Amino acid sequence: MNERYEPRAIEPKWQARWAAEGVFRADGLAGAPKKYVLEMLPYPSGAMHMGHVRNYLIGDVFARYYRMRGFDVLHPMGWDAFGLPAENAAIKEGVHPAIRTKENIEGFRAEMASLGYSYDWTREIATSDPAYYRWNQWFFLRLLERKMVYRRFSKVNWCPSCLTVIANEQVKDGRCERCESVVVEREMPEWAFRITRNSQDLLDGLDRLPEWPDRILAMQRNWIGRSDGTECDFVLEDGRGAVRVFTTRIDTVFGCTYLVLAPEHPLVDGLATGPDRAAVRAFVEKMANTPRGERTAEAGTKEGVFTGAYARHPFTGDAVPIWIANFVLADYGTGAVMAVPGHDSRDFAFARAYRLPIRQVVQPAGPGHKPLGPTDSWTEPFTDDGVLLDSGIYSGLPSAEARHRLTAELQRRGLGTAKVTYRQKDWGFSRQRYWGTPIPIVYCEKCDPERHGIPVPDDQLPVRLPDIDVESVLTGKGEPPLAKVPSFVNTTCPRCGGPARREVETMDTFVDSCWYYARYLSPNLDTAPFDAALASAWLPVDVYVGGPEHAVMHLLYFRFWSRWMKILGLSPVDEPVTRLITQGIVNGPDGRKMSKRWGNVVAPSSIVGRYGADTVRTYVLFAGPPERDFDWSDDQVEGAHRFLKRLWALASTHHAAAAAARHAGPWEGRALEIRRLAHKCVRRVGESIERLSFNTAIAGVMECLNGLGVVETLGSEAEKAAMGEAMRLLALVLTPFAPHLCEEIAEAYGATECTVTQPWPAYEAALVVDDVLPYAVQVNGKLRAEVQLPASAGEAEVRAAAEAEARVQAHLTGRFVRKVVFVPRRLINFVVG
RNA sequence: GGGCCUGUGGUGGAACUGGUAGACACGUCGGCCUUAGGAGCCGAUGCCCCCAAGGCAUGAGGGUUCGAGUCCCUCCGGGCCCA
Repeated sequence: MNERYEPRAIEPKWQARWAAEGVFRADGLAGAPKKYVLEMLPYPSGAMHMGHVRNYLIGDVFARYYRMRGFDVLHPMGWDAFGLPAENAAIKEGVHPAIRTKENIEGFRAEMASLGYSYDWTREIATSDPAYYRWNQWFFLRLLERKMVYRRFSKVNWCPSCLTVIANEQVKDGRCERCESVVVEREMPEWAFRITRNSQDLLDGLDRLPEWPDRILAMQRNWIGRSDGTECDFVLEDGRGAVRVFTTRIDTVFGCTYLVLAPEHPLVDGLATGPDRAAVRAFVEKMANTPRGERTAEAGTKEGVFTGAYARHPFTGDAVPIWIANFVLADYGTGAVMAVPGHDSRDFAFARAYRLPIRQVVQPAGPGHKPLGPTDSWTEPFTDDGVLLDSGIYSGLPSAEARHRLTAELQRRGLGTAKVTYRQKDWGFSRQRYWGTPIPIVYCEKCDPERHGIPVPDDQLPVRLPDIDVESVLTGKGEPPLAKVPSFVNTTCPRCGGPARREVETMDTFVDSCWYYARYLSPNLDTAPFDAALASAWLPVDVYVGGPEHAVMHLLYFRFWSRWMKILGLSPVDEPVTRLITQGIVNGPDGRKMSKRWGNVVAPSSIVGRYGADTVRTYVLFAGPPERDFDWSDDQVEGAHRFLKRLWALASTHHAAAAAARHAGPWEGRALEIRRLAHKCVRRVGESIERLSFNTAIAGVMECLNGLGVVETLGSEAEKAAMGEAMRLLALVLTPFAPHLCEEIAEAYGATECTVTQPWPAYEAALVVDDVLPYAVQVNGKLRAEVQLPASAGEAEVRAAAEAEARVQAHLTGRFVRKVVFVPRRLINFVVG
């Protein structure tokens, strides 16, 4: 064995051998239980960053560990290859997105290989491949048939200079990221998935995901935003209809002193017929040009105008003035609210600003609450539940009961009903972009004069992206790029065969990532998106690793999609992932987010080049628990490298003596100690990996190494054999973390098979239990001494030994022992008076 | 404002179900080896105290307990999400 540890020599060697032997291929173990280990597929940009490295390492440790544990492991990788960055680069540099994407994928794949990830590359997919996106189109058509897709008008960010729709992410401080003009909202037609039809189901499903992080579950709950309330009609004074409001606080209805409609509410125009009409119109106009975020900000000013119209209060019969205001949104609830300034903070602020009356109809419940005094003196509303007052026959009822009774009464009179609403909106997924999946729809003047869109028949899929002249099509201005490609746009109608035009919008890339995990099961299948029989065998994904930034977009969309895959008979599961792990961020050494701007980016390739992949792997996993952020530290990288060098040095020092040594026992003295160290380490590493504590797993190996390092020369055959066994065990248990080094050591110590295909070692139970333990001796809970005693020692024995300690006696003499607490194997505590 | 998470040495972090706080690593200091060393090895390292004895220590304060980093209450700071 070489004296020097040379990662540059050994790492490529093993990477080549793994590839040649196909050791990471799934389906290799007949009859073995399965584990599907998956990491979120990357968007392939110019180079990998440390966040990627960490993400894939977490998955890789599981994949390698479970493989050794005897599972048939599926651990695939692919490319989220469509998307804006490639298209933006094309606009800027004139390189076709397909070319740039291909280059980037090759770069990524090479970097991944250099890190020694255990992927089954025979299943690699790229979402920009027509053989893949064809099935996006297929899913689209299936959902369209089931009325889960529709066309709607919706507000989008419009850049008046670039003449295009831009994504939320491209709006910086209300301005276009590219040209800095002020972005406006514009009504545009778009395609949307009716995901809200599954809102309740998506919410209920969260209860069946015990192995997801609580904060992700909470974020999804918030995002879906179920609220239980009441819809209630306020009949217009002129008798021409009613304003329907949604409220979760119908118990405060007697405190309603005005109504507020969203400026976009359809009734607005008909209501404002009087002298206020001009003011109302001006206000509506102004709001149309104000971004939504600005309008709803809690701290923002509440603005509104009176429409001049009134409605009848459903319980008191009073005339209630109808206002419109910025803080009410058309697409939430009914787009109208009953304002109760005494018990809602926005209504309170608005009432104060416009001198509208404030009425108290709920008082704090329970003893110890004083009356709140006249509302004129209030500085804030009372928004908690309480007991009703000044509410007719409902006075004196607690809020919760009043809500039931009031809702029932409304229902009886045909003026309202209990209603559940969700904050979640339908998912608008069409994009005015080139580099995405074409939406398989054509428009025919003859068959479809209303432009609903005619679906492209399945046998004409995929609708391929056309080849384009990059400079003339990807200008970043004007109509969607595909509209500028006549050969694409002009087609024939699938119904009448006459001339027709194709839909020129493409799909959001979140569609691609909704089902990719199932495509890995049968990546080349051309008769279905994936093989349903394989889905039954492999789904759900057992471990899914990715960033928490996807908590509500991707992770909600793909849960939606998996439900429909089940309905379509493709998959047996409605929840796609059993255990979700969200990894923390790798910050720069300065504690700031790694970014070119701060000049603190640490490139994985540079660290691999200097120290080797095993050092990067060991450091990144040792730096802290997977879920936590950490700051990059060059010193700690050195430390990880030193550890591997020391392990190498130990293996190399004893190689000649220990590699081939054999001994049948008995084991005693130093040989026994060596075996104890190694077997304890095996147990500790396994247990640590199971509970996602990779840093302590590595610490366990370090500790073992420190213990073994004390041994300089091996005397007896037993010692030699024990050391040989120890090296073989360490090489196995460290394999998930530093696989190349471990392969090399294992080979030098006689392994003919790769460590990854060897079974995880079992430890000998007798070697991991200590027969002598340190017992803590406390007096009144304070540590006073420590005694070494047999593990089996009883209270009397421990007590006798403890009392014999001088330091203990000093605290016991002259005092009365009131009680003795004895914890077997741990401590004894004298409670003295 | 509501929800969730979080606060441990000079630093990253250990402490799984309440039971010897600070594993492991970095850094620092001292030593050895070296022509040299930013290599390697050995030792020390929470704070107060000359040492020991002792005392104090897990953001602050209180509580439960023989015993609290861990459980409960109040407060303060940091993060994320929702308003």
